[in-house]
Amino acid sequence: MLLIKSMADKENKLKPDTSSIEISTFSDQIPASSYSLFDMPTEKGSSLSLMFSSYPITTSSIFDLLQPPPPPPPALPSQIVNKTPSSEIVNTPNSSSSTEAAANDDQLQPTTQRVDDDDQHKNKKQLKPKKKKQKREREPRFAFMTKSEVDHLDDGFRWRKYGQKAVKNSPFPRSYYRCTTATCGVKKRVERSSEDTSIVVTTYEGIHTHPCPITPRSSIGILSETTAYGGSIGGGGGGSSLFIPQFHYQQPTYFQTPTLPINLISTSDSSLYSSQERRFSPSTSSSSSSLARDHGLLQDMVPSQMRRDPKQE
DNA sequence: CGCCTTTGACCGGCGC
DNA sequence: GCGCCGGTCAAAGGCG
Repeated sequence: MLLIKSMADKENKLKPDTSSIEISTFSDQIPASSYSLFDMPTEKGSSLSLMFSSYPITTSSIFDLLQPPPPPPPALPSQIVNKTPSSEIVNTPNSSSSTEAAANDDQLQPTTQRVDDDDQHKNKKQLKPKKKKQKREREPRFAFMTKSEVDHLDDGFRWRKYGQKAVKNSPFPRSYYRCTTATCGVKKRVERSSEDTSIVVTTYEGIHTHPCPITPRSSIGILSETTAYGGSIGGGGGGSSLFIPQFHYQQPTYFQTPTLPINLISTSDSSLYSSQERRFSPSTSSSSSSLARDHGLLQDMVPSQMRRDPKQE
């Protein structure tokens, strides 16, 4: 909270109007910026019908995506969302690159995927064998648009940067991070919106399979509250940052952090997307009411997710 | 010494 | 088939 606050202050300096951090979700690969959330062009030309609504994602939809890995505490990727007037939640189909959206039939199984990943890594170390023929499965992804001067938002997890690439159509590079926990294959990409430099787009891929590590580097204050599983989303990292969108943090009742406006974004495959689309209604979005609502939805979501068998669906 | 960042190279997917 | 682009690897170096 403290951190957040400081961030908000920064924001205020930059933009007097916005007193809060804005976070919105959308599918990765979308140039985070100011597109109308409803019809955002993708880099590939097709258009993503983004969902914009005051509600966060519905239970079934988002959690289905998120299927927590087997046993461990589901680090729900994001849960989140406290919405404020400025926040928005968007849901979009999976990114273009993964047309097949791997996920559908078998939703991304993080565990499996991680294994694959490991194999790949091992192989690569040895000979750099080619990747598997089959397309790599994509883990569920969640993107957040956060208004912040800080690129890396500390979300309590430890991340190691493994790459940085210049992004087409953007003067800002995209950074790639991987959760440092051995068994956790969660990755995240962080990039700054070219259209609105105050916006940082953080895309999480995968679900943490471990509790949120409380490390010295991570922002302390917050962590204490967040505890258990990390809702991985949030940003930040690299270890150096300071702010924490706490949204994620898990707390038993997922949303105890009412202060931040957050938006949850989830990328999903088209099928899921469509279902979500039906459920959301773009119009209603009022901060307080929506907030309350969010809580309700989220709460509902949680249990649902926990109980749900990932594959059912 | 361990962990992290930086950075150039490599690889695969995709569009033309 | 070719080139572009996104994503990842891994060596090298920095820092506490």
